[in-house]
Order: sequence, then structure tokens, then C-alpha cells
Amino acid sequence: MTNKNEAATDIQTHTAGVAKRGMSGIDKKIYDAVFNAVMSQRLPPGTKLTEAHFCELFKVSRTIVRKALQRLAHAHIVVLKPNHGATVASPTPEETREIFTARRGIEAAIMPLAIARANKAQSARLRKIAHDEHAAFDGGDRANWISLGGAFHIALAELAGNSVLQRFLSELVSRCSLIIALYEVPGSVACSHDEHDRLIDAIAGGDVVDAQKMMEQHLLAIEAKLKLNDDDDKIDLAEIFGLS
Amino acid sequence: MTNKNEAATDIQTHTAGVAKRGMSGIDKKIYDAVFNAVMSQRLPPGTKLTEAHFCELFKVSRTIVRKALQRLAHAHIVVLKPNHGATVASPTPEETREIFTARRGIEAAIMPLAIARANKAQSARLRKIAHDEHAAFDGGDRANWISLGGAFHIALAELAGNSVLQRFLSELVSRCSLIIALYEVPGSVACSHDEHDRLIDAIAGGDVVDAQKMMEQHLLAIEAKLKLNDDDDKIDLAEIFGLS
DNA sequence: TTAAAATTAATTGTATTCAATTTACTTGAG
DNA sequence: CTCAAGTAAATTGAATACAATTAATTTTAA
Repeated sequence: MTNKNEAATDIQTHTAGVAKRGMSGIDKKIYDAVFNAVMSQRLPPGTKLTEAHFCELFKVSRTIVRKALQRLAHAHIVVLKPNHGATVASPTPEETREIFTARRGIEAAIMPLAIARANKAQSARLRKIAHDEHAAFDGGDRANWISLGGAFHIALAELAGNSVLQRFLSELVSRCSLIIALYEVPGSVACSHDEHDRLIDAIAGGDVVDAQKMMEQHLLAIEAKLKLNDDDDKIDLAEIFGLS
Repeated sequence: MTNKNEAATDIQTHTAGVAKRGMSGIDKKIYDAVFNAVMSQRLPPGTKLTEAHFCELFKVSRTIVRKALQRLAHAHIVVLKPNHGATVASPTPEETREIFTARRGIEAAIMPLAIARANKAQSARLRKIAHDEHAAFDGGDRANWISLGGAFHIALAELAGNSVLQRFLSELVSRCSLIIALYEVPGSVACSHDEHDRLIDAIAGGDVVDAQKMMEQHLLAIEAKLKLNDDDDKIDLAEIFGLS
């Protein structure tokens, strides 16, 4: 594979490692397979995930599959409805707003910790991710570009050195991938690398309040680019009858 | 025994049939039983939780018990080690510091949301909890007092109206109960209701920055009262030989 | 007596089985 | 043709059975 893909795989593996512990091999593979497929938007929100299907794919019993699905449900990547099995989560507009609000709070909390531990090596690592983002965007590799956009924020959380906040943000970033898959309007840009570059500068500069404000604006900008229809059915009906 | 168990089974089945939300009834009972026991400090950190034991207690198969234990592990209330089963979590000093740092961040993020939605009814609810805390403390009911101390912060998160932040804080509050069980020095006071009262005033006052600062000081004060020995064994040895 | 080795018991990991529920399909009446 | 009822297939829920691993006990040798 190409450079971009290797980088993305690394990021995903590391993210998965943070998200779960005590997984014994095979179920971790299933977890990662679903996780990566959702993050790269090969598995669209709402997709039904049948247990027997995974049993055949990975040659294991339903016991293992169910364990992996439960973990994915915990991470809010899939939804588990009693007697109806697992489906890829599709966050509502209201959930989306809650997720973004929470994310602004978490990233604000991360910022002073990251700044306190920032050094040249760490800044270089962030810049490399931003650079890869740039390359993915120019190369038209949308899946990898979205993945790297999240990886930047995850790397920032790692820099902060707080595993709890890191895990919280990991959940929110992965859920944001689902949100983008659902609500992003095709033409818009979800996470401009310019803003990431400016964030790195602010972090290196050491001004906590300034960096926090910049991060908040950055996240608000991403959210603003989504097309959140509170009243889906109404609009759907209008479009169905060609009256819009 | 048969009569009682049949009746219990009936009730559980019926409950599951009526309330299909979330867990299917019986495993939630197990979850709650462990959760409450840990929160009221009847189950000390490090306690081994054997699957077969719960099977007998609740008359269910290991399938259900394992599901409940996995959920508890997700909430970081128990730790699941491969081939060694479940034990009540015992956070290390380092984990404790991370948890408190994260909690300060989450509660700071909650504060502006809570203030924006605060009204007289909500303030009254908070004051009632603070009042119950006071009563529990005066009555010497330590378990209830600790529980209510957490409930105050949970109520604040509910007031904020963000389910994501609420869930994050719930995890941190429950883990803090474990921490207090492990590290609190017997004489000290974990969470004075005076500070809670002052927090309610600050929230009602509407000054976000002021309330945030007060909350931060409040949480720092709780943490400061813990006895976090980074080098447990060294001190233990000194105490064992009466050389301290 | 102690310590290592071997054996037995206890506990967890996984697969399989059966039951309950839902979904898809067929059939038949209006 | 539509729609309802009924039946069959598919899917999930839960319990049991078996395998693998770990802990405890006994045995044996130095």
C-alpha cells in the first residue's frame, strides 16, 4: 500500500489500543475490522451487523462475535437493540450537538496539559500528521483524510499525557467520523489543515487561553459545516413530492 | 427455595418483557448489586469476583454474569484480567491523579451549560441533595454521605443537559468512590457540604468563571485530602518494622 | 523439614445447543 | 389487487458442555 495508508493503519491501531484492554486476539480483530471499516466509511451508518456473518468471516463462534459487538456498542460505534442485533450507529442531530459540545470541553481541558508537555519532537509529530493530511486531501483520498484529521486531535490528547481524557476524546473523534459520514455536505471541508497548522503554532507558542480559543473556533467551524436537519421527515416528504 | 425462585424468575422475565430498554433486567441487577456494594464500600478494592459465585447468588448462567462483569469493567469499576477473572478495581496513585485532572476538566465544561439552564427548581434540587448530605454526615452514615457527595456532582451534570458529559462524569465519580475507599485518611472530610452550598450560590449567581474556579478549588481540596503514596512498599516496610 | 514435581481441583475461555423472538414469505379471503 | 393471517426461515437470547488455563494440594526426593 501507499504511504498514506500505512500511516492511517498505524493511527487506527493505536486508537484501538487505547479504546480497549483485555481483548484476547480474535475478538480484537473483529473489533478493529468494524472500527476501521466505519472510520473509513465503508460501513455506512445504519448497516445491520449480523452475528452469523462475522462467525463465517472470522471462523469463530457467536460468543466471540457478541463480545466484540458489545465493546463496539460501548464505544457507541454500533447500537445494540434487544432482539434486533447490532447496527452501525447513526447519531441524531441532537446527539451530534451534544457530542460536539462535549468535545469542545474535552479538548479545552487537554490543551493546557498538552502545552505543558509540548517540545520540539512532539510538535514535529503533530506537523507530520498535518502534512499527511495535506497529502491525503490533495490526493483525493477522502477516507484517509478524515482519518488523519481525527488522528491529529488524538495525537494532541496523547501529548497531554492523560489516559482518561485520551479515551474520552477517542470516543468522540470516532463518533464524529460517523457524524461526518451522515451529515457532511459533499462539497465542504471538514477539518482544514490550515487550522491544524495554526493550532500547532499556538501550542508551541505556549499561550493556553489563545490555543483554547483557537481550538474552540476550529471545532465550531467543523460543526457549522454539517447539514443537521432537525426535522428529517418533513424535508424528506417535501423532496419526495418534488415540492422543495 | 423453589417457590421463591420461580416467583423471582417470573418477575424478572416480566420486567424484561415490559422494559426492553438497555440491559435485559437480570444482568442489570447484578451490575447494580456490584456497583452499589462498591460505592458503599462493602466490596473493597482488590476483591476477587468469581463468576460461579454470582451464578449461585442470582440463579443465572455464566453468560449473564459475564455480560454484567464486562459492563463493570467498561465502567472501570472492576478489572478483567485474561484467565484471572474479575477483581474490584484499585486505582493507582498515578491513575488517581489522571482521574482527578480529567474530572476537573469535565466539571469545568459542565459549568457553563449548567448555569445556562439553572432555575429555581433546579437550584432547589441541588440544595436538597446538599441538605441530605449534611444529614448523612451528622448522622454518621458515611456510606450514604459519600454517595450523596457524588450525587451532587451528578445532579449538576444532569442539569447541564449533555448526556455525553454526564456519562463521562458518572464514570469519574464512581471511580472516585473507589479512590476514597483506598486512599482517604480516616479523619479527613472528603467533600464538605459547605463548598457545595457555595457552589450552588455561585451557579445561581450566574458567573461562569467564578463558579468554575470554585469548582476547581473544591476538587483540588478533595484530592489534597487523599494520602497518595507513590512508593507504597517502601512506606509499608518502614511501618511494618516500626521504624517510621 | 524443605522444596520441587506431580496431581487434582477450581476457574475461566470458547463452542455448541436449545429456546424465544423477529423477519420474510406464502397463502387465502375480501 | 390488496391486505390480513398464518407459516417458515432467520436471527438473537440464554444455558449447557467441553477445553484450556490457573490455583491448590499432595507426593516425593534431597
